[in-house]
Amino acid sequence: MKTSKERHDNKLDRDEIEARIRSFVDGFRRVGVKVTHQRLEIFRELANSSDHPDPERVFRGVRRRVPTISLDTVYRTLRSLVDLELITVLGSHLRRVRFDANISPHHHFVCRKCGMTRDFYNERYDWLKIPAVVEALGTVEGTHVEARGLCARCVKGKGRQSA
Amino acid sequence: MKTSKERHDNKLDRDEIEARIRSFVDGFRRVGVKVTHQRLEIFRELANSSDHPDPERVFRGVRRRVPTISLDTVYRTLRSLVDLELITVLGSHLRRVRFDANISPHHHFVCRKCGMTRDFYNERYDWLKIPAVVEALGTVEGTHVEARGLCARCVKGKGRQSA
DNA sequence: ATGGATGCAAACCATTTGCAGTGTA
DNA sequence: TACACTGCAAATGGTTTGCATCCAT
Repeated sequence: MKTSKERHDNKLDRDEIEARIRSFVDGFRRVGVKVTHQRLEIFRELANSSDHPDPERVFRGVRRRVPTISLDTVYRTLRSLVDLELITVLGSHLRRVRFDANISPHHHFVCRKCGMTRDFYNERYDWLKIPAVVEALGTVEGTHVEARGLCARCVKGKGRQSA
Repeated sequence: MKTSKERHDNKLDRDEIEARIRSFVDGFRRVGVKVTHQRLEIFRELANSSDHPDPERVFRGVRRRVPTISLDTVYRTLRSLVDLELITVLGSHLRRVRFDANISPHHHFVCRKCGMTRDFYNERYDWLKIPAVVEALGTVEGTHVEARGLCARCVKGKGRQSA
């Protein structure tokens, strides 16, 4: 595992990627899921990318090496990988869009299971200090903290999907 | 404007809501958009809710007072409200799902225009202190910081939608 | 060999759009 | 009155699913 400093430049070295691929094979074997050529290449594609591709992009990338791959397999594999917690989904991507009429700066507690979202306030979190490297990427206009966890209902096992 | 402390309990008082409705009417009038009965009720429904409803829920709520309202009008109005920056969309809700093969705790810089997302690291942000009130809502498993702004391409006006 | 994985095509479902009628400014 | 807004219904587009075939174990 690398330290924060070493990872800063977003460059992924071969060792790191090979380690990820090993944990992928282990993870799949452990739950008795077959390690197919397609799945391996889909995961490799993702492990190699430091940006955050959507299924279509993963599909196009993998197709260069596995021309017969189908988009559905990409979708299915990505979903399995999320279920196995080998990758994550970017942002709180719930089924439907949800809106926030609260314009003043605030932060969110989000339940990772049902999506329940509640506001909280802490002015010190509205403008957190961001590493200098990020300033090369663009202009930061503010920061938002997301506290992730499980809501009381879901802790009790009563929560439904995407509430 | 209330202080953080006063807002903590998520209860919205009448004054706050009326202030929001005034800014809604002003905002619409300012850009020469008509203030219709439907639009006012849609905004009122949202301003009254401290959770974060999806279009369907807003629709069902408004329908109790405006039985002839259509779901499309709700969608259209919500979009106008976002464009006028009178409300916001919850989470980075992009067109397609996007994945992250990086399992180690990290944070994101997100361009609010094109959706470009890059990782950054700061171990102090992995477990930020969360107000005690939140602990009543559920179990916090960690924190994630999102630095929001404009990427270099979009600052130059070269960015496309949802890249 | 055999049951899960794949590829294809059709289904799904949240969201968007075209159009004719309606109401605000 | 004029033109934007609304409601309806049909289109869109990302994602999911049913099914016959294929391949990792």
